[in-house]
Amino acid sequence: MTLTIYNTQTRQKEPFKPTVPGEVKMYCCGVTVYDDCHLGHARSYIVWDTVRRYLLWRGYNVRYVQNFTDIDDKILNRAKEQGRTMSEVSQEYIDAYFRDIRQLNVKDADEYPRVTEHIEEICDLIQRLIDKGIAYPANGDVYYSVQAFPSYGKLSGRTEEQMQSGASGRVAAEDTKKRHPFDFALWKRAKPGEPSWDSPWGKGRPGWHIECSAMIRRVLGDTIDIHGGGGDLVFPHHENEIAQSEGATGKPLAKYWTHNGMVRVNGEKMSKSLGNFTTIRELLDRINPMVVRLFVLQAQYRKPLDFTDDAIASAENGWNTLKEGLLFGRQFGERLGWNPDDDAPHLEDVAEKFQTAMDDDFNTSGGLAVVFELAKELRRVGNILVHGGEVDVSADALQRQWITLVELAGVLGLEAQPEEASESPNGLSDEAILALIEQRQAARKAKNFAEADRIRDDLKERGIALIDKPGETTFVRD
RNA sequence: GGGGACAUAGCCAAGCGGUAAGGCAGGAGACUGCAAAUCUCCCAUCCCCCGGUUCGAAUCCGGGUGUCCCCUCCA
Repeated sequence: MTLTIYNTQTRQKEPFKPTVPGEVKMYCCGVTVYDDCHLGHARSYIVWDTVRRYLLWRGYNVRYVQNFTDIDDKILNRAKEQGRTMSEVSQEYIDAYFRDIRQLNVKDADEYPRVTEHIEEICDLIQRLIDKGIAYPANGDVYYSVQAFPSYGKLSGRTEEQMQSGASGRVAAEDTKKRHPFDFALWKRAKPGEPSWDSPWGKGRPGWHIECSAMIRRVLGDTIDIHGGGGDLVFPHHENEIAQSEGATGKPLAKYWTHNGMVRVNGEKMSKSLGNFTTIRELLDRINPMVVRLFVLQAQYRKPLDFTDDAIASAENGWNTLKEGLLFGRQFGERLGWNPDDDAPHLEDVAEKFQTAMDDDFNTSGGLAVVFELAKELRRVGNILVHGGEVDVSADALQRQWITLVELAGVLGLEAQPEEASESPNGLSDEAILALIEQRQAARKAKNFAEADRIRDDLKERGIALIDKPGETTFVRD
C-alpha cells in the first residue's frame, strides 16, 4: 500500500517517496511572534502534527522542524507601542505559542530555529544569490531579481504577465529601488532606532522570506521531503522560498508542497486583519482541547473549515463518545481479567482499514470513521457491563479492540485523560452527593416521586447528573 | 481583472467508473415511577444545474451557476 500526498506544485496526489527511504525531513512555517495564536494557527499545527504522527506510525523516521519568525515589522511595531524591545515581545509570544499549542496535544518539533539565531546563514545565502546574479544590492537593501529565476511562479501557477495585469497600479507605486516590480527584499537597510545586524551591505535586517530558506538549509539540508504551511502562504512566501533556495543551490527545495485550508467564520477567512479570530486561549477556556482537535480532524485538511457553534457542539458530543471508548480499558479492563497497561497486538484488519483511509492524502475523516466504530462498540459493551448484563464478546477480543482504538486515536493525537478524582467545583463532595442519592432512593421506595425528582433536579442544577441503574444509582459531574 | 480550489441529507463529512462511509442532530422501540444515560432499528432512488462519453457516473469530458482562497500582512 502506498501513501499518497497532494502536492500543491503539481496539483495532484503523488505516491510518497522520501529522498532517503524511511527518512522524512519535514518543515512547516511557524508563526510570526507578535500576538496570540488563533484557531487558524491551531488548525494548521494540528494538521501537521497529525501528518507527522501518521508518518511515525507508518514506520518513517521523521525529523520535524518548525521555525519562529522573530524579526518582523509587526513585532517591531508592537515593541514600539509597548516601549519594549523586539526580543522581549517575541519571547513573550513564543512562550504563549507553547502554552497554547501543547494543550492541543501537538508534539514539540525536533527543532525550533529562530531568525535571530541565523543571521549569518541568511547573509551567506544572500551573498550566494548576489554572486550568481540573482540578487542585487541597492542602497543598503538587497533585492531578489525575479526575472533571473525563470521558473518563478511555478508553485502558485502564475506567470509574470498574469501578475502584471493583476496587480496593475498596486505595484507601480512601490519604491523605485527595485529593478522589477515583483522583486522582493532579501535584506532591508536599518532605520534609525531599529534593531539591526551587520552585513556586507551595511546594517540592516532580513526580509520576510529569506529566513525560511536559510534555516531549512542549515537545519535540514538543501532538499527536504515535505514542506507544509497554510494555504495563504503559497504566494508569495513559499514561491519566494523556492526562488531563493533553488536559485542558490540549483536543487529542489521540497519534494512535496502541502498546504492546509483556511478556517472560516461566517463564510470569511479567520484572520488577523479581519479581526474575526478566536484565540486558542479563549477557545480553551470553554472547550476541551480534544474537542478542538476532533473538530479540525473531521474535515479534510485542504478544505476550508467553518467555525460555528453547531460544529463545535457536534464535536463536543462526538468527543464524549470517543472518550468513553478510550477510557474503556481503564474502567473495565481489570474486571475483564486484563491489565490496561499490558500490551496486546492490535486488530490487523482494523488498522489496515485505518491505514487505507489515511494513506489517501491523510484522510482523517475516513480514519475517524474507523476510530468511531471501535469506540461505539466498546461503549456498547461498557454499558452492558455497567448494567450487569451478559457480554457477548470475549475479554481478549475486547482488549484487542481497546488497544487498537487507543493506538489509532493516538495517531490522530486524540487521548483521553482519566477523570480527575472527586474535585468538587460546585462545593459538593462525593460523600454529600451519595447521601443525597440515599435520600432519593428512600423517597423512591416510598413512592414519593415528587421528593425524588426534586433531589434529582436539584443536583442537576449543580452540574451533577444521576444515572439510575438496577440496584444502584451513580452520578457524573458535567 | 488574473491565478487556484471547492459544490454530497437539517448540519459536518468520506467517496476518485460498478450502484451513497462516519459524526452530529432527528424519529420509533427497549429500559425507567417519570426522566437522563445506554441499547436496537430508521433517517439522501440520489450527490448544484445542463449537455456528452460509457453496459454503467456523485465519480470522466464540455458548458453554466454559486462559494471560498491567493494576487497586500497572514496558518
